[in-house]
Amino acid sequence: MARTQGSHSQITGPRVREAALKLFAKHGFAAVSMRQIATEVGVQAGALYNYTPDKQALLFSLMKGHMDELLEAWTSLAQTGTPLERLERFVLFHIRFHLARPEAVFISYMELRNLDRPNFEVIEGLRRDYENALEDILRAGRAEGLFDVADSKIATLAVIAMLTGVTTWYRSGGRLSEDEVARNYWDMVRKAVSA
Amino acid sequence: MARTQGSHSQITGPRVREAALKLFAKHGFAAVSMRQIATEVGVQAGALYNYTPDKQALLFSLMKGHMDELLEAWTSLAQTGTPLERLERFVLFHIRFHLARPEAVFISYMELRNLDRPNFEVIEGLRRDYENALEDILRAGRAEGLFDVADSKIATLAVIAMLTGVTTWYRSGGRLSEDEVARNYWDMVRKAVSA
DNA sequence: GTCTATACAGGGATAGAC
DNA sequence: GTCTATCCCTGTATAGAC
Repeated sequence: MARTQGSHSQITGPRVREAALKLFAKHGFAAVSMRQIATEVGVQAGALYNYTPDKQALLFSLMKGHMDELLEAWTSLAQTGTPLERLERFVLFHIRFHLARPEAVFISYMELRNLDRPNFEVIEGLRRDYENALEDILRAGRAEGLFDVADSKIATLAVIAMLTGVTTWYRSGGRLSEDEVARNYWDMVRKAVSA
Repeated sequence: MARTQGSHSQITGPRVREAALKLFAKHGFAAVSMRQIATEVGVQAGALYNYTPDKQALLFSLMKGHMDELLEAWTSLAQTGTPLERLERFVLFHIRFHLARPEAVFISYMELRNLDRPNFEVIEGLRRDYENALEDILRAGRAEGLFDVADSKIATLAVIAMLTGVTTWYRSGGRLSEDEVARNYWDMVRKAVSA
């Protein structure tokens, strides 16, 4: 039997997610209509519902995918070495990972309030898992006398906020390369937590 | 002549702004309707247009008011002392000011993309003015050999991102007082930029 | 799997009575 | 200054033809 005419599920599905990612990042979840997403994909609005039960699920799927990818990328890295080495690895990883997908990062930080309660709690849990990865490093370094942080939880949040901020201004092709920027941040983080 | 019945412009005007501030911060500009704002104030939707030409102007007014207040509060502080003293003053000021008005802060960082072009440029200009205040301090300290920052612009953005992040997690009545938190951040900033 | 058509709710904003 | 009523548009989501 010939394929049904106009059947593109393997292509259209990912394209719906890409279009939603792009538009949500640019205009915000609440400001983007299903019609806009459909136009971007090149289908009619009704067709989107073959790929997502509703708009909320589409947002959640994007955020969940991003957090899963983040955690998996981090845990796949070797966790060996001194706390200082592990911290350096974290800083460079965080900047590289986040600069590589600015749209997903933006959505994951900005659209939390548009998740319904159960979805929010899932994402919050994953975010906390990631924060704990950094806090473990800081605590280990403090236990060894390498680091001097008055409060490891605050230091964790401060470092992550500082590093994530890079996504709001960095543009490739600018004054500094990604590596130079990452080195620069690493200098500041290292000094901030060192004994 | 008796006053027109139901005339409350001096009261309702501020209440419209307060309601909008609260609702925009909680749900996001795009997700909040004029009807919701009206309900919060206790008037009908049409009555709001006595106080703002449209929804966009209401958002801009809130953000502009916040940025003006921020810059005025900072410039009204004495700018004397060594760069180290001035930096400490900036850090403590920034945290105190931002923790005192979490809703305005949230809106001013999250709703930039919902400003139309001319309004966006005004707010961006004010934001840059504020960043420049910090960068001037860092440059002065570097010139005197007090600070060791590889790039004063990056250090500026890193410090502001780190400090502003406090508004995403701090809740009064928590484990640490506002002053303890501010001292904690100041320790990290001082070490991060010191020679 | 995608289309057209449409249901139904809610959006911003305005007009005119009071 | 606020109200009611309303215009007109756009939103999400679904139904049924192809």
